[in-house]
Amino acid sequence: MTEAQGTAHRSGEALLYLTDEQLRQGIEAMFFAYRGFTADPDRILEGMSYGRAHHRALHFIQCAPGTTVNNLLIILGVTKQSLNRVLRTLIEDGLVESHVGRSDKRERHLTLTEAGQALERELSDAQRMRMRDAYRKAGPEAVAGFKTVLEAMMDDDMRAAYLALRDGR
Amino acid sequence: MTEAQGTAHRSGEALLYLTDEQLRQGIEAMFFAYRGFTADPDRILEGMSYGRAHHRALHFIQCAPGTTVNNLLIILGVTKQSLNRVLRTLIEDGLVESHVGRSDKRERHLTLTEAGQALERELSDAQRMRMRDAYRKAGPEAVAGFKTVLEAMMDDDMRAAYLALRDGR
DNA sequence: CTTGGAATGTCAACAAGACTGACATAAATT
DNA sequence: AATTTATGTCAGTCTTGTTGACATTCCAAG
Repeated sequence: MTEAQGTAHRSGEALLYLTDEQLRQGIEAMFFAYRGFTADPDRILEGMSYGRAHHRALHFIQCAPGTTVNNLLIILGVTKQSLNRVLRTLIEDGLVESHVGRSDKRERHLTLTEAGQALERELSDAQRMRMRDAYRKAGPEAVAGFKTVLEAMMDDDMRAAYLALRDGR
Repeated sequence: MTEAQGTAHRSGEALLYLTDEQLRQGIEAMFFAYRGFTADPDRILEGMSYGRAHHRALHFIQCAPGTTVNNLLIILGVTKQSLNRVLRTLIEDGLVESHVGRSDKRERHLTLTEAGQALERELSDAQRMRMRDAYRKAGPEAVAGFKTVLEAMMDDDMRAAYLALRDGR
C-alpha cells in the first residue's frame, strides 16, 4: 500500500492509474464483472443437473478435441478426482466420449458428442453474446487494453496455457 | 455464433474484434486472469480457517464501514444464511464488530476491528500488488480500456453497485 | 525378462461454501 | 393491532473442491 502511493506520488499525475484507489476500483470491477461473465451460462445450467464445472470442461474439450484428462486438469487447475466426477456424469449422459489412447493406453482422449456440442454451443453463445455487447459498447481500443491487462494478471503457467490455446487455433 | 461472424463480415476489418474467435479469446482470458486475481489472497487464507468468502466480506466492510448486513448481502450476491455463517466466525474471532443501529435498531452495522483491518490489509496488499504489476506492464491506456470493458460486462444492478461504491469514496 | 517406479485414471469419503425452507425475534410501518 | 422489514438460526441439500487408496499401463534399470 505504501509503495503504490509512493510510486504514484513520485511521478505525479503520469502514474495516477497506479494509486491504491485506482487499484481498488480495478479489483472491484473484476469481482462484479466476473459475476456478469458467468451469469448467463449459470442460468442455463441451473435446472439441468450441471454447474459451472461442467461448462468449463465442455468449453475446453470443445476447443481442443481429443485432449487427455491430464491436459484438461492442468488447464482447469483442479485435481483429477474433481474433474473425474464432472467427466463421469458428462460421459454417462452422452455429452462426452472417452477413448483409450492408441499409443499410450493409460490416456483417455476426450471429445464432445453431437449432444455435447449442442450444449456447449448454447452456453458459449450466451456467454459470447454478453461479451460481444460489452466489446461493442467499449470499442476496439478498449478491448485491446482489456486483453493486455488480463494477460498481465495471469500466473506465468496460466499465461502459457492461454497463449498456447490461442495460437493453436 | 453465426450472427457475430455476420456482423464482423458485414463491416469488414473495422469489427474484427467482434469475431467468435476474438470473443472466445476474451472468455478464456477472463477465466485465466480471474484465477490469478484470486490466487494470492487464497494462498494467504489457506491454513487459516478462512476462505474467499471471508475475504470478500472483509473487503466490502472495509470499504464501507458501518454498512448493514442487508447491504452487504446485496453487494456480495449471496443469501443471508451464507453470509451469516461467514460473519459469525469473523465476529467470534474478533475481526468484525456488529453494532445495533441507533436509528433503526433492527439493523446491524458492521465494522472491522484492528485485527480485521490488519488481515484485510494483508489480503488487499497481495491482491493490489498483482494488480499494480499488471497495470504497470500494460500502461494507462490499456488500464482505461480494461475498466471500460469490465464495466460494460456487468449486470445493470451490479454496475450500479460498483459505481455507487466508486463515487462514494 | 522381470521388477519397480512413474504416469494416468477411478472410486470413496470428506469439507467449504453456496442454496432453500422454516421459523423466531425485534423494530418499524400502516 | 396487524403487517412488513431486517436479522439471525437450524436443518438439509447440492456443487465442487480436497485427500487417500487403489488399479492399470508404460518404461527403464537391473
